[in-house]
Amino acid sequence: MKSVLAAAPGPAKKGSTRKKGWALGSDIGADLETQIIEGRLSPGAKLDEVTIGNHYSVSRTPVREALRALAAKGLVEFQPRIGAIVARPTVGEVMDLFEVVAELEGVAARLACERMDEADEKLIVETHHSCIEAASSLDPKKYYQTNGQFHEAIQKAAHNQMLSEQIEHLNKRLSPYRRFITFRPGRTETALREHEEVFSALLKRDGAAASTALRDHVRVLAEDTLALARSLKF
Amino acid sequence: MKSVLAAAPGPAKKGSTRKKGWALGSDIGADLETQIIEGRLSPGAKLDEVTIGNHYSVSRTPVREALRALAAKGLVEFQPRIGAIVARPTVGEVMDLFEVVAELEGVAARLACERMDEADEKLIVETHHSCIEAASSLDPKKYYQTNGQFHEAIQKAAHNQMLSEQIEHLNKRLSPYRRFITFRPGRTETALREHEEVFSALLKRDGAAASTALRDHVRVLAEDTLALARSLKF
DNA sequence: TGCGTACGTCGTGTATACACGAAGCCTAAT
DNA sequence: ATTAGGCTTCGTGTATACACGACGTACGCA
Repeated sequence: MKSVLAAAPGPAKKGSTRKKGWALGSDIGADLETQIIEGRLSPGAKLDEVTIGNHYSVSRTPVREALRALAAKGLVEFQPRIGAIVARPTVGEVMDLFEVVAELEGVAARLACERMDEADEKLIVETHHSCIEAASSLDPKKYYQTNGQFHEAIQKAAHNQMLSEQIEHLNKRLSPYRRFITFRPGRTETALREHEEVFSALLKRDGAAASTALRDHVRVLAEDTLALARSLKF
Repeated sequence: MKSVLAAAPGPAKKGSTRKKGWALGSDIGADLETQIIEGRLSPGAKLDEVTIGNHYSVSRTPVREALRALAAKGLVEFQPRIGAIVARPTVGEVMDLFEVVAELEGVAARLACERMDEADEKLIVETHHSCIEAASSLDPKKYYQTNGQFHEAIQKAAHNQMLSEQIEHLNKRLSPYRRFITFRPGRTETALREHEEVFSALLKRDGAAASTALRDHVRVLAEDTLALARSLKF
């Protein structure tokens, strides 16, 4: 009955081939998030609701909800009367974020020493070796990825889901800046030495040493990244 | 001209006394957040969009956006075909969250030892004394509040805005469970002794001791809270 | 009387319509 | 020619309308 009276400007018709259509907002949010993380949307980039909606063949509503969710996560900022832009934290905020990540990764290393089982250790060993391989391949992109797997393996070994989520979340906010470092020559060798230190401490179950080593490893990364970003942009 | 042609089912008319109406979603989100934190909305409580909209004399749209934002923050969960409910993490998740908070507060204590200036130290001393006073007043509510101020003072002294935000955010997610502990008799005395330990380590600028003491303080709180919650609900 | 099916109601997901502020541009006046 | 003022256009914030799945209830049939 209801669906027959037509005449009214019925929605969900020009959308052409809509199939499931039940979590559009989430999908769009995830895709936008990926684009921000991968650097295709730079900090400060304007996120026009209509443009994005057209791109996904969706109306503004789900786009707005996706943007709100990203804003709550800190990846997007809303400026009154302007709209949404990709979050552009200050240098100080980026430094603070890096520091928190470094501390959290240090915590993960310490907890991993206490809690990791054989499977965790196996994964850590494997990813560490993958890092060495990737470093020798001289493919920055590959090393960037493998490096992430090593860090993830440690977080997994800490057996604290919330800790992993927090680290992942903060890393997402930092990824636009972190990517700079991929291009820094000589960085890989230093990183690998630091990895080695973390690695041996983990195998020895020396929580304090592993924590300090991993924390400092991330700190160094942060300093290099910020120095590089400064030299490029200011 | 435009505003005169009426006839069309113009919006913003039945809303009666709307004045500014430009950030409704944020306001609603903040208010809902407060209600969740203060325990007026318990975990699992259903958040009906229309009901909430009526309560604030607003349509569903800003309510939806507010709920999406809260969901991204982890305070609200969306269940397909059911709608939004106040987040109800598992016991394991709550334990993990507590652990992360404990670690972060420990980090804050260590950083505070390195970075606090006179004003920070003054605030720490003042809030510590307020805690002692509040404890002797035997007013749990008052102690709960003063205790929070002491912890905040330490975070402030760490001079890392992002660290403070993370701790605050996680504490919001934990607040429904944290409130249990207010009613536990004898808890205050123990907490005060632990505070004393943190306090003296801070004054001595002993980062390691302050970090451990504060971390363990939060850990004990977590254990007590979980034990109490379990005894009440299971 | 018990069970199955169908219909009605409810609530969310999405689309569209309108209001309101802001910025840019054009015109006119000094 | 330059500047000031108004108008047009653009884009966001909010409200409303429609679509669609789920749950509950009632009626009919065995």
